[in-house]
Amino acid sequence: MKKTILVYGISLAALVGLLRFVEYRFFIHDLSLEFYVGTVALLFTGLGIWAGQKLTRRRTVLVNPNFALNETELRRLAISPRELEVLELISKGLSNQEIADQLFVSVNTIKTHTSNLFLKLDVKRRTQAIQRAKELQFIP
Amino acid sequence: MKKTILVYGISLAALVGLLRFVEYRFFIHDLSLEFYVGTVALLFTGLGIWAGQKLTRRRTVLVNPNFALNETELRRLAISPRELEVLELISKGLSNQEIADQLFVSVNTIKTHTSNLFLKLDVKRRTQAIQRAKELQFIP
DNA sequence: GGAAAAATCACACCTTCGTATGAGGGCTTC
DNA sequence: GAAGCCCTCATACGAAGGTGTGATTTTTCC
Repeated sequence: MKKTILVYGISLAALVGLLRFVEYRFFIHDLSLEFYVGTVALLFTGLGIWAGQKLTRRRTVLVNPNFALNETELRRLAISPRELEVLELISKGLSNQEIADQLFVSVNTIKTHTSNLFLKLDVKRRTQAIQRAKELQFIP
Repeated sequence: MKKTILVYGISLAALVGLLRFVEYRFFIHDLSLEFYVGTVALLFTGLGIWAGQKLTRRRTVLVNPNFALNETELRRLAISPRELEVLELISKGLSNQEIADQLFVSVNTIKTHTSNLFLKLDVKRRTQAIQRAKELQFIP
């Protein structure tokens, strides 16, 4: 988190610097204010997406009125929030690669999560994991 | 089915013949009636298992009071009984090999079924197939 | 601020899954 | 009895999944 904020600050400074540089170096004073503002907006939108991604990462499980998560069992099996998240995506039929893309991590990471998950759920395959997770009310 | 009945009949005749042969050839008249009856029972149990296997292969889907199979959709997608059977086993978390063992066919056959199934369900993976099958009420 | 837990990633290796293609036998239906 | 569907099986190949090991970074919590 500290690193995230640091990177954000540095990027911010760097972008501002770059804009100033471009502005002076290539004599684009005559470019319209709209263009300038647009560019800034665009760049900071990207930066914002990245930072928001990092900072607001879902810590709580999604709420569903018709589904009560069995947290007792979840704790008993020592399943971490991230693992539960991966489990949900597995149950939605996503591949490891797709899960990795969605969570912005590498496939290897997902494989680690699934592997640990299978150990904790005492299963051998993702299809079994889905079954088991439903039984245990980890997923709707 | 005709073939099954034929094989059953032939086997039946063959076994009776074999028993008579053994009975006379090796002078085992003195073996107890219990032994004789036991042997017959054993052999015909095996034959019965085989025939029953062949003849009573589930053509109808299992009945579950809390689950109504969506047969309309099933027909619309032209999913065959065998495919549905495989689909159910997939949803139970079984591997292709395990399904093959359970249905007494080869893995290749199961692969063919699953492949056709995925086409009809318009999915790419078995986990997706499970999701889709639940949506369509093909499985509980 | 240090220990513990959680999350991240890599890489090699093996297994299982899925696709493509072709083929043969059994049953139904016209 | 030919056409068509279903079920069966094979083989080969590429894609995805799963295991084992080890390591670093982040986050949490006392």
